[in-house]
Amino acid sequence: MTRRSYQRLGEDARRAALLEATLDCLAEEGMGGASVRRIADRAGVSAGLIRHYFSSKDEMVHEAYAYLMAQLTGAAADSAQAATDDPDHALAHFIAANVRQPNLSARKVSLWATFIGRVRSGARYAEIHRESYREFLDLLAGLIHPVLSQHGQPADPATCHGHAIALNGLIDGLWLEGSLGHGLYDAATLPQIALSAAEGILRLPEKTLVRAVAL
Amino acid sequence: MTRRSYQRLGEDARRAALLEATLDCLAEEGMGGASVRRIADRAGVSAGLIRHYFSSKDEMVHEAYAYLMAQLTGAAADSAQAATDDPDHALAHFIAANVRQPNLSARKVSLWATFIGRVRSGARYAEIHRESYREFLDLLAGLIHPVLSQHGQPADPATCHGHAIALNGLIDGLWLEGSLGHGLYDAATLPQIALSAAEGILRLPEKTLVRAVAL
DNA sequence: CGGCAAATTATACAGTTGTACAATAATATC
DNA sequence: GATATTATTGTACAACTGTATAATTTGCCG
Repeated sequence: MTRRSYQRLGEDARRAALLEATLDCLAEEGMGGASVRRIADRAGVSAGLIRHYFSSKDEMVHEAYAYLMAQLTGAAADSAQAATDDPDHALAHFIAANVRQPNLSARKVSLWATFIGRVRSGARYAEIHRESYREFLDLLAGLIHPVLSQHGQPADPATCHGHAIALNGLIDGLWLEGSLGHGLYDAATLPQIALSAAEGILRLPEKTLVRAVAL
Repeated sequence: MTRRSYQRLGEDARRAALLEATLDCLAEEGMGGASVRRIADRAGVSAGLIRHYFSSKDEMVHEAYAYLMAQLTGAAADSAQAATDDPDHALAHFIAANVRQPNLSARKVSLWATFIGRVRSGARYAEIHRESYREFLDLLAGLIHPVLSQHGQPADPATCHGHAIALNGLIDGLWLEGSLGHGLYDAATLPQIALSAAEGILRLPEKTLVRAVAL
């Protein structure tokens, strides 16, 4: 019997394709439905190949989690770094990027939630979560500090840390709401809501952050 | 061969026990590991019984989702209703209840996330989500309105709605952070962070909400 | 063009999955 | 205390699970 023809891919390309396929399946079918065979189908590849690139299905899913989180924080960090001229600009763009495309995405929030659901009892999931969370929080605190200083507010580490937690909470929550797309409000106003709320949390003068993002 | 002895339970009690067992398994093993047999084991019952109470495993899981969300919003609503004397008190207690035990719980946030991950592609999950979200938002907006009026702030429906979204985002995010227990800050300060941030979002005088919750 | 390393396929396997159904034990009713 | 009702058990089954491994095809180097 003859086998189906195939194309050899470089290791990096094939691994990335498998991770993408894993995320696709997880987003659509959840942990319960994302089997090796379905993932392989999605990647246009036979099921056996997975074990050639990953030592187990679990390992592949774990790597897909890290892969997703790197995408998410990376996109927001890039937005902030593109506006180094003014601390207000940088912080505002960072916040806005989290509640805008491409981060604002039903697919991404589904994936994120699916993984978060495993953090409590899956040690590897917990590690990945902890690291990506830490990175995000540090990034945020680093952006907050110069903003507070610039506006003559107390900017000691403890204050910055507390504000970072509050802002992170706000960002996560609004990102969730917007991504799930309840259709209860216009998605275009989400960055404004986020920035306005952030001004309140940080006790900044009205419109400080809202004005900082040119649309 | 002799069978193992058992005790008959009233329909309501057994259904509740099965739903609790379902949530237990989902919290520990996620959608991928919560099989009918494991759920039945957890409930101290044989696997076949499940189909006597639910037309399918999926239906049971869906009901478990609705069951969980009713618990969550119910607890917060009770806290608000216990303080009808003053609008500030009611709102503050509602907010605080969401970032305190029993709502602040690793188990509950794991379950919530696991379900949220299925909202996008599971129609029934989406329905349950939409309803519980709507209920929560309405509750929140109803609490915000008298607070704004009392402090002489604009309290038109659109403003209340926008603030409710922002507050809900803040609450969800902080609830998530606190429940996941990163250990990066003291859980006891979480209500203070939440209330302080809420004051900022609503532009209320400093300490208005913080003082409203007696500890 | 021939041969070689390895990327890829296909099959096999034991364990698990959700569901169906007949057998049985527990309770309520009389 | 006998009887009827039904909640509960145990088993059977086909489909699916992750993994192991042998068989093949591919692209590269000479």
